[in-house]
Amino acid sequence: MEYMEALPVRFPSRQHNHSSCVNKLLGDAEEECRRQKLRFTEHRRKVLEIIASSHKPLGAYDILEQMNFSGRRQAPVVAYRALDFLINLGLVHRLNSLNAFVACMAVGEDHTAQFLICRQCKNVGELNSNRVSERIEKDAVEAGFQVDQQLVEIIGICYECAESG
Amino acid sequence: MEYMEALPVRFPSRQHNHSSCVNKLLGDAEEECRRQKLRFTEHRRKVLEIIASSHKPLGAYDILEQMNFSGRRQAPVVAYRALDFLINLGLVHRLNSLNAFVACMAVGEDHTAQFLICRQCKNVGELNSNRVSERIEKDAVEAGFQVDQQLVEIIGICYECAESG
DNA sequence: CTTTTAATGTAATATCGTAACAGTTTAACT
DNA sequence: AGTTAAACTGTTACGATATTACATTAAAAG
Repeated sequence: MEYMEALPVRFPSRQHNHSSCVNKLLGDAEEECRRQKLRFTEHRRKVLEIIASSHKPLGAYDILEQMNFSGRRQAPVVAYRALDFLINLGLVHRLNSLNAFVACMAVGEDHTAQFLICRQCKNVGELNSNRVSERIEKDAVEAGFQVDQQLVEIIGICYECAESG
Repeated sequence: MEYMEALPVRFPSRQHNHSSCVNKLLGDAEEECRRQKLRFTEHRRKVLEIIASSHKPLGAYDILEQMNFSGRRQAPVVAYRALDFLINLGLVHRLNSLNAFVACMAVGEDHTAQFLICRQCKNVGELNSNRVSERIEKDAVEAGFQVDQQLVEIIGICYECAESG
């Protein structure tokens, strides 16, 4: 029966339209901030916008470069502060193997983020398989380990890259 | 039937004797280098020795500090070169969430390393569950993704820390 | 014993991330 | 509204992690 569950996998296709995800994400962010009485400031909005506009992971300094509104060069800490905020809110994920950041593709879905990183096109998707996270949880517990956080990054080739050779 | 398989988990206990793992690992390294006609140089031996003497992850600069034989301060690249070599040989693993390195606890066992990282005592073990790696492989393939490499790091509390509060 | 391949030494620099603290804005409460 | 407390911002400096480039030396292969 296990195989009947559908996987919630999300991987951006090539002809994918970014502007809709950007808008969706900004809307989610606003709503979530209103709910939790947090402030969705200009920096935070800008950083989220930048990240959401790319399905390729961006480094903190890449983001920083795109924050030069008003010609002013921002200090690194500005980007990191906004990133921390967005990560805590679950709107942005950090890819540890790349020191880079991506927008969450499953906001509000209560998931353990599991990343599919295509080493050819560099796009990143989310697998988010409960079967995987439960298997990890069970086996860790069986080994006497109490799990607080799982970190799963899968490196390989995405469907579209495999197709086109 | 699935549950009949034993997990190959390895987590260092507190009264664990390091010197035996160091020796085992150095022996494995020598043998593997002989087999593959690779050179097990002084730097490489020293770095492996340093890493194997700790079950807590060490940063590259921690390792570097311990390489001051002959009072001479080594350049970072020296440590990184040795680490690359040892990682390729499968004797050392890199923990991406910590930017740190640990000795492999399952040399020669053909495993996908899955790490158990205790956030209290900072010790690191290997879960290395085939059930987990197969689950990841299957679900990724089902999602149209071809897996080259898996990266699994599990953060939590180890058995001994949970016992002692 | 020479060729060529691999490893080392050394310096410089790139990339990633944080600490500290003063100043300002916002929200909350008389 | 005016005051206070909390959160956010600006700015500087620095710490931590990692790589490039290139000249030199050592080892293995012929």
